[in-house]
Formats: sequence, structure tokens, C-alpha cells
Amino acid sequence: MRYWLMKSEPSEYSIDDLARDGSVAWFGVRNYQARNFMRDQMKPGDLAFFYHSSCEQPGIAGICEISKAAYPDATQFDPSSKYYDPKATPDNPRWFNVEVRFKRKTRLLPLSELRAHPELAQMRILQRGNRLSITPVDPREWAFIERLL
DNA sequence: GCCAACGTTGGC
DNA sequence: GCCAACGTTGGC
Repeated sequence: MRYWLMKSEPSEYSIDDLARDGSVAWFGVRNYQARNFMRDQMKPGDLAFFYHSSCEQPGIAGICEISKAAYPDATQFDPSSKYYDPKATPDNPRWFNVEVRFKRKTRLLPLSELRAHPELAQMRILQRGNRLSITPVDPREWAFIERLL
């Protein structure tokens, strides 16, 4: 079992939206590294921090669980979607998504607080220029962060 | 809104 | 296969 951190802009989809919906398809990822994590490594039962990005207070807002393994992202085939990819076909899909299920909302643990802990200095999300929307979290980092929540 | 950092594209 | 140009991300 693995641990992850998944970013979402709360103006697009927030932890409250997930709490309301129960579970959701994590569609719209258009980065190969992030796709590969979903397609090749994420398994049902894995846990993820739900991270709010590009907002007033970026940080960890909750915890969710991978509830369904990756399958082709339907939006890549939909010309009316902003995630449409003309090079993708149902026979040869390019993008995949998992589904995640709400576990719990946490206090908002701000990015600045994550940065303040030397124990977390190696986290991908804290590295300079980091832009990946899905990153693995080390089990020790996970346990450390859970105690802060 | 700014801008540094990064990924992707496409001409050669 | 190189690399400049471009678009996007995301904290501030």
C-alpha cells in the first residue's frame, strides 16, 4: 500500500465537494508523470492527502482513499471538454484517471507549516519548482504529517 | 497579476 | 536528437 498527495484547486474541486460527493473520478490530469503514477502504481486502498493549490491558503485539507484503479479518462474523447485530446482514441487512450473516496476533512495544514519541519524537507511538494499534481509520499512523512493534523 | 520553473511542441 | 519558443503551474 502506498501514500500520495493529490493537488486540486478548491475553486475547481475542494475537499468539501468530495465530502458532498463521497467519491469522484480524478479526471483532467494531462501530465505524463502524474498519469503514470495513477495508471501504474495507484491501487485501491492507497491513501492520499487532498491538497488545495492555487488559492488563498494552499495546504493539506483532508484525506481520501483510492477507491478504483485507473481507467481511461472519458474527458479526453469529449470535444466539448477543456480536457479534450484530439490525439487520443478509445482504442488508444492517452490519459487515465483513478477514483478517490472521501475519508475525512482535516484542519487546513498550510504549505508554510509543512516547510517549517525539517523532517519533511525531502517532500516532492516542497522542492523548488515542483509542479506535479500527484506525488508519492514517504510512509514516514505520512505518519509525521498525520500527527500534525 | 507577476514571474520563475518546468513540460511540451515542432522546426531543423 | 537538439533546443528555442511557447504554454502552464502555482506560490506570492
